[in-house]
Amino acid sequence: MAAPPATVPVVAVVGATASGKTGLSLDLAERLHGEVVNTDAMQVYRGMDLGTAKLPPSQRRGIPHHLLDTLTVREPATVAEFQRWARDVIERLRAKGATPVLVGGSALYTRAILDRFDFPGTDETVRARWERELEQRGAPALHRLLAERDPEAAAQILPDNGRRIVRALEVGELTGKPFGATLPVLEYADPHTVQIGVDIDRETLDKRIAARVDAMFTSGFVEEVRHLLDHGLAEGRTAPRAIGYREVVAHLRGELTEDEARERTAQATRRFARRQDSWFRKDPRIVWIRYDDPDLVEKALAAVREV
RNA sequence: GGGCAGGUAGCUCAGUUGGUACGAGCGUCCGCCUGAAAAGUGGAAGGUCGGCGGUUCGACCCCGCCCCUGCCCA
Repeated sequence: MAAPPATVPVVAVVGATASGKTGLSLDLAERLHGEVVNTDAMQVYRGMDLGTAKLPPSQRRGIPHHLLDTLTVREPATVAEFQRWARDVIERLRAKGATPVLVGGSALYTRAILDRFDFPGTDETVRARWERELEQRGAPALHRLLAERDPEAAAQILPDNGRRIVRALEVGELTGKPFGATLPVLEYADPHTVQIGVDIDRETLDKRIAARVDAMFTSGFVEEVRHLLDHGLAEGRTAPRAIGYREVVAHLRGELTEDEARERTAQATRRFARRQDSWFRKDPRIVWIRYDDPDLVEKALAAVREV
């Protein structure tokens, strides 16, 4: 009988954008004989490099990186699909004895991969119909309808949140069951899982974000966006919503100056970082280590050994 | 030196014939979140209304002086 796959842990590095996750993930992968698995919702897009702070191949220290550049900007990204890809990669890596080191700031993606987390399915036609309804009747009207069909979901979802209302109605129609509209409990799909959180104070983080955004713009970010527009960025559903990209697209359309685009990008990134932080802080399983802790890597390795 | 405009929430600005600031957007803070999640969404905190003095029962709103900012004239 083969050794149980549980002997190879699943390691995830989480935290706010620009906190230093990437560096830690490389160190951990090296020390654990592992490979990196991206869990960032936007780094899956081919060509979205500077704006997503994607690590260039030359800086990957020869460590294989998975789930980068899997989609073109025209294609929609979805959590459920990503969950399948990631779990598949993780399984393959563990089967060959390599430690999967997940890195990324997309909290929902990370949870969908690590936790017991099932998605009830989707249907393009049904979804499109509800989205039309939303547009024509408005969110509060649909919320009243949801209240009749699925009172529990309606109680969880605020009347102005059209997106969630549509999804709840879609799921109800598809499954005939209540949607619930609450997140599953925090429970790892595999107990040999550890999450390392890179802890950083807001003031420092904001400075790093400003520096990163400035660097993005001086190294050709606007050109990257211009090029992606030629490849259908504007027609995509998810890619054009990425922070930075939407601002630069507005700039290229003449709606913003480049300075405004840069300032708004930094602003949106800060806000995003705050949202990430509130997601991750709620997960008591995460082992937090200061970004500037001289023993960051050793402490992270110690946490890995404990699982 | 003179004239004009303006100084109201962290920022940009509304607003009241004198009666407790109705503020708004953005930001900040806190929260929600199951197939768009770098998305979507709710709430809260924040103001000696430039300073001093005067008029008035009562001034952020009227009067005087002063300070600051911008523009114009000299």
